[in-house]
Amino acid sequence: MLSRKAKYGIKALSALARAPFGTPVQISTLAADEHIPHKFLEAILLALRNHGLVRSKKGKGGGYELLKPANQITYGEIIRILDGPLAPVPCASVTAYVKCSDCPNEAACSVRRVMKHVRDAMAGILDHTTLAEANVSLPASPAVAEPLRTQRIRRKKT
Amino acid sequence: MLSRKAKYGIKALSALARAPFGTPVQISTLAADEHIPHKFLEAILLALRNHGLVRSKKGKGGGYELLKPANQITYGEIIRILDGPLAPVPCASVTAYVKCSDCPNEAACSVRRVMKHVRDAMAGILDHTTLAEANVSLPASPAVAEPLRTQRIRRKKT
DNA sequence: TAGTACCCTATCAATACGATAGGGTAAATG
DNA sequence: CATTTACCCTATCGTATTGATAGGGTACTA
Repeated sequence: MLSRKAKYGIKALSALARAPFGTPVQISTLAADEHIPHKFLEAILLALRNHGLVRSKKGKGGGYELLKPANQITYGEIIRILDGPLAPVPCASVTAYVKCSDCPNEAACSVRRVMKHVRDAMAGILDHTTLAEANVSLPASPAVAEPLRTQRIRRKKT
Repeated sequence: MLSRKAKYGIKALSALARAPFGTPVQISTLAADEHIPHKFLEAILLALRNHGLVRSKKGKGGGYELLKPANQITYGEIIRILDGPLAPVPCASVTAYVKCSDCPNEAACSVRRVMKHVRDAMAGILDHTTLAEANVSLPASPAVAEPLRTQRIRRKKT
C-alpha cells in the first residue's frame, strides 16, 4: 500500500516539476495547492532534500526546487525514500534484502520466488516512470540546477 | 507489503496442495510444519474457508483440505482474501475501488494512473500464478526471474 | 459418548501512520 | 543591523493495524 506520505511526496514533486525553472516554490503554496497538511509536507520535503532530490532556499523568496530535471526523477526513488523498499517481502528486496526469520530454505520458498517476480514488475514500472512523463505539459528543463551551497545528504538504507 | 497473515495463508495452502488427495491435514500439523502460530493459523484457515478455498472436517481424523485443484487457486485470490485489494491506492483498485477524498480531479491524477499500471502488473502475475506452479519448481533452477505462469484462469472481475 | 479438532470471542502489546505543536535558525531585504 | 520570511528540528499524540495469545464452546466421528 502506498502511504499518504509517499503520495504527498509525489504530488509535491510533480508540482515542483510544473513550476517555472529557477523559481522556488514555498511549502505553504504546495500545501494549499495539493491539499497536503503543512507540517506533514515539511517533513516529507525535508526527507527528499536529505536524499538529494530537491534543494531548499531560505529567507524571503525562498522555497523548494528540483535538483534534477523532472525526467530524471523516478517514482521508484521517491517511494523508496518515503516508504522504503518496493518488494512485498523483505527477502525479495534487491535494494534492502533481509532474510526471513521463519524461512528455513529460502531457495525453495515459493512465496519469495513469486514476490521477487512481483517486485521486479513493480520496479520495472516505477523505476522507469518519471515525474516528466506523469506531467503531460511540461517545459523541457534545459539544465540541472546549480548548487547554492553544500547540503547535507543523509542516506537511508533502502 | 505482504502481511504475515497472507504469507502464512499461502504457505498453509501450499502445504495442503502437497498433501495426498482426500486426506485432511490438521491445523496442528500445518502449524508445526510451516512454523506458524497455531491460533493465528486457525483464524487464517477460517477466513479461507469462509471464502470457499478450503473446507474443514470436524472430529477425529478431521482437518482441512483444498476445495479446488491447486492449479485453480491463485496467489491473487489468497492475498485479496487475507490482505485486501492488490492496488497500492484504493482509487486504482479494480475489485475494491474507493475514491480518494483529497483528489479533486481523478482523471488528471498522475499517481492514480501510475499506480493503476502497477496494480495491473501485480494482478497479471498474482492472478495467473497458482499453488500448483509454486510447488513444482522446488528442486532445481532456483531464483531465476522467470515467469511462473503455466495456466491461465478465467476470472470475473479484475 | 468420549475425544478430537474445529469454531468463536475477547484481549493485548507493539508498531506504524497521519497529523500537530512550538520554537529555533539561516538568509534575504531595507 | 534589524526585521521579516520561511525553512529546520524535536517532541508528542490519537488512532488503526498487525501479530499473537487465551479460554473456552461446539460439532462431528469413531
